[in-house]
Amino acid sequence: MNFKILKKSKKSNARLGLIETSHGVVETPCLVPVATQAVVKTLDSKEVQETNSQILISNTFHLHLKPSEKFVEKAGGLHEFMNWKKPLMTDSGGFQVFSLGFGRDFGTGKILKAQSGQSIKRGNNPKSVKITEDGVYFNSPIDGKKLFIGPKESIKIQEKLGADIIFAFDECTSPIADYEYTKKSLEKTHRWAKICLKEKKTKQSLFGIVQGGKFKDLRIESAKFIGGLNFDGFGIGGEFGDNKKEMPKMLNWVISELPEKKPRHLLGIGHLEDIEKIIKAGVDTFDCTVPTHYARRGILFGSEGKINLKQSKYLKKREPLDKGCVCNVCLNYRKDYVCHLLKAGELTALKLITFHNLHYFNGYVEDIRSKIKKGEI
RNA sequence: GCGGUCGUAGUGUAGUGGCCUAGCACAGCGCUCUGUGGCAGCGCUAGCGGGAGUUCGAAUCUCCUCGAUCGCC
Repeated sequence: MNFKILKKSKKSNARLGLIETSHGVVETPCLVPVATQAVVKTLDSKEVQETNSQILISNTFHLHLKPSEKFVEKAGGLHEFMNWKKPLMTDSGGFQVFSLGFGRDFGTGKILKAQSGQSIKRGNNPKSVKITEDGVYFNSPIDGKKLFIGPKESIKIQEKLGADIIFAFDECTSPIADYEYTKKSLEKTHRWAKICLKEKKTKQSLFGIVQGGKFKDLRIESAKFIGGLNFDGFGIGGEFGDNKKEMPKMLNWVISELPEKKPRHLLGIGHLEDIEKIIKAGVDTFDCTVPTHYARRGILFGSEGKINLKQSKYLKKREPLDKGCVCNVCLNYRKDYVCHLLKAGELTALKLITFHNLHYFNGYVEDIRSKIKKGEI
């Protein structure tokens, strides 16, 4: 992988760039659609390409469970396996330490919206996940069998999967973890980062992950430490404070400590209203489930904002899903029809909305790229 | 015409005298989803066919009535 910076904004930390891989070039800033199980749910690879997506991210944990990396390797790697010939990333499985652990125990996401009053202290372990110095024991969500993934295991799996960009194995901490817990966790993530670097034998690009939760000194410490290692790029992970207003601030702490010439990926963030802010903070790529996940709930993003197409009022609207949109779905299908499909439980509805949402998000980011080019952002 | 069975929210049902200010499922309406659980979670709306009685107390027992359904003539 090679990262070229084409332009740096004078108005913000935003920048235009190119990530060149052996599977093609990614223009940044760029949204990375999520293909957890080697598929963008509801779409085939050709359709994903028609949404103008440039790069996808799959998940090590899920693919390890099903079908297991050995089948993917036999197929010739993920690109061949899923017939996606453009660039690919794989997430390390570190996020599952959180999502299957404390995230599940406390029913909380990465962004804390309501104070629960609970906090996670040093030495605590989540109920269904056990975190040790060498890695993490999981109960398989499939058959309950005990599984173990640590930094070495994650890298080995990711090498077999064969994505262009792979991530270091980390612990994503919960927003209700206290300072002591977060600090200890961070130190472990740092030790794991070095193991990942040492373990990797392929030519794949490896990104380290900055953690540190909502704590400024830990974030800076982590960015300095991870930024000082020989990674090809950097992921910024974890939770983002008690509310979203904190996010740009946290990004500023971190990004000012990271080497300028390497790409920065923000993990798991990308609601429409966040995108411009994170790009202005200096993020080059970011993955997010919002366009695809919300689509499967009937939520369409477009020029009217966020609308729920399952509402009966749309049965009366004989108009494109999003007026003015030129995607294949909007040119061919109307709101009344998709509303009907949703109410009838027809899968095609989910596919049509997923396609449009991805097309819309990609167009939204493309707009921002051209604004950076023109010096407007 | 005679006899039986049955009538609980929009639909399908639980409930056989006090635990029913009537439970559940789907539909309707609303909200929530940020390194994804492929159709989720949470909340709201809405009902004992009608009437009279028995009883401290009735969706539940009795009678009348209306309606549905089956059998017989």
